[in-house]
Amino acid sequence: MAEPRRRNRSATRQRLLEAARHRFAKEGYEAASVRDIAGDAGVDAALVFRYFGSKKGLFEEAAAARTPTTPLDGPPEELPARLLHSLLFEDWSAYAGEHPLVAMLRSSAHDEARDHLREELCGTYVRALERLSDAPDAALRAELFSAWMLGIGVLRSVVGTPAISAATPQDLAPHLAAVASALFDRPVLGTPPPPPEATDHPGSPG
Amino acid sequence: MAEPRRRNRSATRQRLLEAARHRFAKEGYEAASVRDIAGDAGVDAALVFRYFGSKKGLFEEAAAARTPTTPLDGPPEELPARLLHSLLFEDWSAYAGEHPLVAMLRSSAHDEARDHLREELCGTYVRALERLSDAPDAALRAELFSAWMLGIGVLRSVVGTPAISAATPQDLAPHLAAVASALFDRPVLGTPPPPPEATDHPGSPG
DNA sequence: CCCAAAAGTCATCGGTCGATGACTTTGTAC
DNA sequence: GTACAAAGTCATCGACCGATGACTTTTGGG
Repeated sequence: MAEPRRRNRSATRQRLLEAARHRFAKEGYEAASVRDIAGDAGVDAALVFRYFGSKKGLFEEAAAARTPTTPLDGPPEELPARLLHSLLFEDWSAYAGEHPLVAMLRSSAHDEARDHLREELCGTYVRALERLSDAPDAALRAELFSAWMLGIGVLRSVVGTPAISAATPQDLAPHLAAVASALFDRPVLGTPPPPPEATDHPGSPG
Repeated sequence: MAEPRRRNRSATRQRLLEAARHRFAKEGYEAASVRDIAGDAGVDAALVFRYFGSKKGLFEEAAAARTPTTPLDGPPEELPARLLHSLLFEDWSAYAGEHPLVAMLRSSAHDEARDHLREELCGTYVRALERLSDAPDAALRAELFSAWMLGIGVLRSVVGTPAISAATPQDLAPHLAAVASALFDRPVLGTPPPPPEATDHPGSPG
């Protein structure tokens, strides 16, 4: 009933946004052309301007798609492990294989991208992490840990340094615990959380 | 004798390289145009192709200019502080105000830039840092610390998060010592080294 | 069936890009 | 002082960019 429609405004919009996320993440804002993005989506480039007004508008809407913030929930002593695990080992194939924050660095000459990066980092990561410390410089500690996570993501998926690229969650866990405990001056777990992949039959009414 | 020459090939080459470092650092490889770079250097854009063959050749030669590696020398327990201090508080005005490694992330969609980043990070930073640990995963520890430094640089000069942007060397010192000591499993100093800015009249040898 | 609106395409504009080669200016050796 | 080579400029090319508006195709209601 709803399937024989081949012309579908919202579906085409979504395909354009998806293609834009890929291209912007892989090539950066300047190098990604509207024609290429529209080609990936299988439509004409003129539709980009009809739907998003300009290339900039397309970028903003593509970047505005929030990254899931589920790793924020859970016990505080697991939060650093949760965040790092999400950044490194979640499936970010929709963003050319990199976490959006890492991919966005390629467009960091673009003001919109910088603002988006800062808002996402400060509003989400730092805000959650700074609760781990009671020290007066809790915000600095939270930013320092965010910097570490972002740096690990960069070295892993952008620069491709050998040890971090090959590291498994188990390899990182002890160092994560040590660094986070030192930075927040309290015990922090390093084991990555496996909550989404629950067992098939928990046996209880969850 | 050698000064009344106003047309000077090597001097013009250097001016072009300097302008290129600025533009590539600030705008990224794609967004920086040969015409703008040549304009900054005060010459015609055609000289870029005469001297460097192509825009890519200009980028490679501009990026190949080594960043000074003096912070590598000194006692090992000071090495992390030395590196971080150099990355954050040295005068990088020749690279648009950012450490070359941080600025190069803007061009990270370019293969040459990625290779250069990896070589510089692994060949210089990781190689020096991994001597701080005797553990079998010393390389991973060194990469993790390099990731932290790079991330701090990114948050400070690219993203501009408030706490790290406002932090002084003294603010960072205790956290640097804590994190480095935890990561390398040995005491590491957090105080930044002030060797280059010696007092005006030391008055005593050594 | 017909038609209007929506969805998508096409041709094209002005501008800029990297790159090339002919041309002009400058310094210098004879 | 003149000729020659180096240093630098200028005009221009083809390609691609973002963007626009007229055009064509599809969809769905009467």
